[in-house]
Amino acid sequence: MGSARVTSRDVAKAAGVSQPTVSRVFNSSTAVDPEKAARVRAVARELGYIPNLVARSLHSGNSFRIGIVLAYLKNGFFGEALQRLSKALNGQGYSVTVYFAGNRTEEVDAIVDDLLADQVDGIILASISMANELVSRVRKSGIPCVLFNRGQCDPATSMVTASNFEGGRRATEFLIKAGHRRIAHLAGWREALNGVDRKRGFLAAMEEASLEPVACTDCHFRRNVAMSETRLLFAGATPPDALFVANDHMAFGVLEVLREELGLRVPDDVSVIGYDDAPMANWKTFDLTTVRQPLQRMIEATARLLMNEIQDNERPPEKIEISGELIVRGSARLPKGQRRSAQGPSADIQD
Amino acid sequence: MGSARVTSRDVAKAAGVSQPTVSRVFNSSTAVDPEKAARVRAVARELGYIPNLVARSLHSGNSFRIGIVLAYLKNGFFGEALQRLSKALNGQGYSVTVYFAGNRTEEVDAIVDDLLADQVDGIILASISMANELVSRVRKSGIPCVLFNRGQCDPATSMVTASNFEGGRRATEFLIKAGHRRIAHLAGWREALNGVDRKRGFLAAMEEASLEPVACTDCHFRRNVAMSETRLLFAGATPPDALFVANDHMAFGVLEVLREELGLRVPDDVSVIGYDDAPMANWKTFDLTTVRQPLQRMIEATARLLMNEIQDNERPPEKIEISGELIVRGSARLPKGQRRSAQGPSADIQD
DNA sequence: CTGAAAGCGCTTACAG
DNA sequence: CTGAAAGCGCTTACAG
Repeated sequence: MGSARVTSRDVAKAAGVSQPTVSRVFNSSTAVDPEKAARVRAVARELGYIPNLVARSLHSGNSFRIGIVLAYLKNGFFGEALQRLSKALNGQGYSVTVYFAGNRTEEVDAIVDDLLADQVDGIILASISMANELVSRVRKSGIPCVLFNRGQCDPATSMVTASNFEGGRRATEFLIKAGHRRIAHLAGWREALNGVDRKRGFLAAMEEASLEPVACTDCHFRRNVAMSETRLLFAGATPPDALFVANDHMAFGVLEVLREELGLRVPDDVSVIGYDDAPMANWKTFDLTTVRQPLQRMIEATARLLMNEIQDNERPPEKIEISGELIVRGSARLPKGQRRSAQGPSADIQD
Repeated sequence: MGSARVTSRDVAKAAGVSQPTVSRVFNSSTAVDPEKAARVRAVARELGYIPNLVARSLHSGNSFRIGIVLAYLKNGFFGEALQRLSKALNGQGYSVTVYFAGNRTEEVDAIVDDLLADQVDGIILASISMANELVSRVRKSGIPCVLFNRGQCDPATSMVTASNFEGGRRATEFLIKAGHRRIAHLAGWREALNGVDRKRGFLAAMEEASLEPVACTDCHFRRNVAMSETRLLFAGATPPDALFVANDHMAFGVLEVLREELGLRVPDDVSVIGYDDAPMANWKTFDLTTVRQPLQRMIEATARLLMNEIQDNERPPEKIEISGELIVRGSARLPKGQRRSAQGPSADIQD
């Protein structure tokens, strides 16, 4: 119950050795007489001794804690990312503390203070709104940091993203090859490199094919905005016959408007392509053609980069782009000869 | 860059006071000469001093850290819960460390060790599979603990749940009042009190109305299982005309099978009611009648209970049930005279 | 109101 | 291989 935690001193006394010897047994820093070591371990187990990481931190200056800063977890993609990041980092001996950043300046300040006070050894910034200010404040702190799934112009910070430009281009080329000529893009947000790059890929593919976009509008990655925009597009004189949507979350809303409100058939009347391959994308209800974000590889790269920076604080920042395939499902018309991707669950994200 | 962190000693030197005085300024434990305090604050700001929480922890025995143990975050409900719990606890001066528990025994052991090593001041167990063993190990540790959204027979642990029995009963009564007689329940899991209580509510309502359930099968809260079960039910000789499904996540899959595979109309041919009021429940695509889990109130109760236990370790455990209303949408037939709930987003969970 | 002192539980040179 | 000693950065009685 409320009994005080067992310390290395307690174990030492019970095992008849000195306290530093107990410490050594749990550190493998220096060799310890095997027999004594065994005795210490036995006593420790019996007493329920677990080394106090707080004390260890104070001495070493390493807290073995990583801070992950998130904007929100409504989007299942980030939840899944958090879980996997957490597992990857736990595997390296780190625990993960979460911080939720709104987009107000005071909040950003408070979070940086918290990260510093908590003595985290490293920081992962995952898709936050006010990344720019937060990133620069974090950089000033000197704590190793990696941007996950969130580009940034600042060349002094490491980051891991999908190949958003390539993905945007490939999705658009697919629509063009299928014979679409009246293509619109419902884009992300000009402050988020993710969305910007997808849009650039879209525009590049259109230009190569000498096509003029029917529209190309920022929807802030918000479902409701994308839905309104869809209504507007189809109320106009020259509605599109294909939509490339900057993420799946918005694409689900777009499909809803097309089918339920406008009575259009997908893909007969309109083709739709999303981005992410979110868990729901392969639900029959949506059956969404989309560009997969290779989450697991992004996670691994992020953890690796961060560990590298923690080990060598002078390490130059690195940018890693991970390309993801186009997953062909039923929401977009197929180019001649093209077949749908192999069936099965969205392998990377869902089980 | 790699420069050592500023300590209270540095501030003391620069401000011409003793180190304990600096400490006092940041603790308000003892009064400090206002003029000196101001000088200390100024110097601290200038040097970028932030008190080292690790050192404070070591002394006080409080880490000001809460551990939240989760099973997975694919389900947006838990992501949202995590974010809100985190905010609530941050507001009380605690940071939140996350631990993901699989259901293997070694994992459970490892997590308890991590929680102890990290010196968390309190633990929230949120919907884990192996709750039983984890709970008992956590209890033995003596660290204050609250079960969130996860019942447990163990009467020695505090917990916060929705009124699952009431909710299950109310949903079922609604179906009966609408004239349904051939009602089936796709249940959760007999190891999870949440699901068990919803099922008990279902059975109670059926018995009161002297109705025999068409079926009442555990689906483990898994979408795929619920979908298979639905196919089986409707392949049988006497298919149901109404389904009460133990959570929304499964209900979405059930709707998909009914409409896309079986070509049935909802609610004309079959009524469906879910549980949770997940963010997607109010999407036109689903338009799901469901029992709302009052997330925000559950969060607040959880944080409050945990804070109470931390302040008074001898406090007897408390069980809090929070009732949630039935949100009437389009997926279930209406009883005569009944109207749909006011429109608008699922206010509690989504923005 | 304030400084010198002790201590939180570890780790790590330092002698032996 | 191992014990006595110092120290990580704080907080908190203890004198003054």
